[in-house]
Formats: sequence, C-alpha cells, structure tokens
Amino acid sequence: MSPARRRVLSTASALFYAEGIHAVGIDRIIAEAAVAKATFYHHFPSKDALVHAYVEEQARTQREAMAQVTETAPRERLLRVFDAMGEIGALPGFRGCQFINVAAEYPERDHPVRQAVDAHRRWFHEEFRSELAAMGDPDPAATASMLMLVRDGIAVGANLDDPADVRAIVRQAVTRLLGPAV
Amino acid sequence: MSPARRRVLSTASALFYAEGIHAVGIDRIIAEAAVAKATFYHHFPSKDALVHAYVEEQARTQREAMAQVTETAPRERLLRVFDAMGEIGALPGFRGCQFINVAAEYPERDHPVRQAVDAHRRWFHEEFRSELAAMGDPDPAATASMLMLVRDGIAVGANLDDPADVRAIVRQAVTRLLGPAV
DNA sequence: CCCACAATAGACAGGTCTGTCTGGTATCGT
DNA sequence: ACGATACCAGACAGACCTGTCTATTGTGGG
Repeated sequence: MSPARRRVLSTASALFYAEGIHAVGIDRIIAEAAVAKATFYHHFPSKDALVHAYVEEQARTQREAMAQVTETAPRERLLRVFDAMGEIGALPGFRGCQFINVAAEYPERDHPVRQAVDAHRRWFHEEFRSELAAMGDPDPAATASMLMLVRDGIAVGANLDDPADVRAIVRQAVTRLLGPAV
Repeated sequence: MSPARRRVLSTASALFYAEGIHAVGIDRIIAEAAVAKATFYHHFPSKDALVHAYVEEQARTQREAMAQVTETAPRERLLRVFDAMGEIGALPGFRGCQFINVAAEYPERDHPVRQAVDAHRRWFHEEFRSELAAMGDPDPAATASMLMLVRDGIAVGANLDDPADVRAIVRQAVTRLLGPAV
C-alpha cells in the first residue's frame, strides 16, 4: 500500500473513531494526513469508499487480535478474550465498538458499509460458537448469541459507564453464562 | 406544550432515531413538521437544544414504560422487562437504543446531551439494582451491571443481527445471570 | 531517455448546514 | 380595544460539505 494511502486511512480511522463519520470532513482528513485532495480521490473514489475501507481495516485488526489469543482450552480462551475486552475498554481514548458506532450512522441495512459490519459480526459469533462447540456446549449457537450480548454490552458500558466497573464484572458474567467449569 | 413545539419534537424524534442526528438537518425537520423556521428557533434556541429535548423525552418515555410493568415479584418483574425488550427489538423500525446511537454521535463526555444519556443509564442501573436487592441478591450492584450488559446487548443485537434470534435467547441469558429461582 | 504514474497545491462548483432577520397574520387574555 | 404571544413564509449570511478540475513536480521501470 502506498504511503499516501496508508496515511489517509490511518488518519481517517483515528478521526472517524474519535469523532464519528459525519462529523469528520474530507478536507480535515487530507489536511491532517498531509495529502493532496486529488491524491485522496485517486485512492478512494468517495468518502463512503473510505468509510468502507476503515471498517474492513478494523475488522482485519480485530481478527488478528483474536488470533493472538493462543490459549488452547476453549473455555479459558473465551475468558481470556473477554478479559481483553474489559482491558481495552478501560484504555484512554476508548469510544466503544467501531462497528456499533458506524452502524449508528448508517441506517440502511443493505449499504456496503453495513454489510461489512454484518460480516464482521457473523465472524465474531462463529468464533464464539466454535469454541463453545469444542467445549461441548449443548447449544453452542444460542450460547454464542448470549456471549454476543455480553460483548456488545462491554463495548457500550465501558464507553458510557465506568469502564473499571465493567471490567470488574465481565469474568463473572461470562462464567455465569457458561455455567460452572466441568 | 404548544402544538407547533410538539410537532417539531415528534418529527425530530422520528427522524433522529431513524436516520441519525447529523444526517437530519433543521430544514428537513421544519418542513416535515410544517413549522416556520422562526417558530422552530423560538422553541429551541439551537439544534443541540432540540437533540437534548429529544433525549429527555425518550428517557421519560422509557421510565413510563418501565412503570407499566406491574409485576410485584422482583425476579418476575425483571424477566418481564427483558421479555419486553426482546419484543421491542423485533418490531419493524427498530434501530437500536436511542441513547447508544446518540452517544455515538456525541463524543464529548461532558456535553449536556451526553449527561442526559448518563443520567438515564444511571436510572436504568438503579432500577435493576433495587429489584435485585429486593430479591436478596448478594451483590445487587454488580448483578445490575451484568444486566446492563445484556440490556445493551439486546439493543445492539436486535438492531444489527437477527432480532428473532436475540428475542429467543434473552430469557435464558437473564436466567443464567440471576441464577436458578429460589 | 522518457513515459507513465503518483503525488503536490489549490481553485472551483453546487449543494447543504445552522442560525438570523424581515415582515406579516392570528389568537387570546385583560 | 390592545398588547403580547405564537405562528407563518421565506430571504439571507457565512460556513462547511463532497467531488472535479487544472496545472505542475518528482520518480522509477522499460
């Protein structure tokens, strides 16, 4: 990827996450990325295309982060993943889940940006489901949906409420949902 | 409340919820509310003031809805509340939690709009906490925070995933968090 | 060497945004 | 009857938005 394109994408990602999509204009992005306007439109045909690239990049980043959790026992791996979420939510600059926030500004379900969000959420659910299946959960798809509730709750709560409080209860919530360790 | 003001507020509420705050301009609101611009600015000194009124009205509506759940046994009352959330999430036009969506477009924590969101969330948490205390929960504040996770998860999941799926698992998730009925 | 390409700066068009202002009409309480 | 208040229509200012365009400058591969 060309340096200019990378600069645009990383600048836009930071601004979109921190301030929202509609609140950040192209002029601001190209100024902070130190890129000419023509260069921007050379790499991204429209702002929507940039937003789409932003969402795809975030999805890739999260998949890589998930792959870093190398715990082999599925139950422990799930707990580690949720612990990590609690920690990330307590970091300065945390402003909730990128995908939830983007979806709040893209109401149309069939918009490409929303479809990228959907795909990421399906991946997340499947990640949970397969671990639960490996644990021998009697209904891994349903339990995975419950873990999705908690996942989204962490992202929202750590943003809008006290992140330390959220972090402190995550493990207990997940443990109660999964049932006692066998 | 004057008819013009009520018309503006209800029109704005529908548009803000369906399409987002930044995506809806004043001109559109006054056109659909059939109100003169001067009338609008007579009732609301700025768009932010209108957004604030929108959030306050949503908070009032939710408090009233909560008061309608008249179950006396606290555990049953909580389950009824969560059932209702699942049902609302499956209604056509559901687009997630108003407060979460608004917060996604208002990054500044000390903004009056965000403070209104915070106040509503504190009320929600307290509503859970007091029921849990009445149930004899050993740590009602912590369990209330877990229910908040589920509450937010329902709002997000019913919007971004399959609402029927979310609705089907809510009761089970809450039951697992609360523990078996005594 | 030279051509294709990536990059630069910045003007420009056409639209939308919030908010102000002018000017006129109607209703209502005193 | 009259003054205050609410409401209407719509022009206007000034800023910002996305996207296009011109014109020019490096730079690396064939």
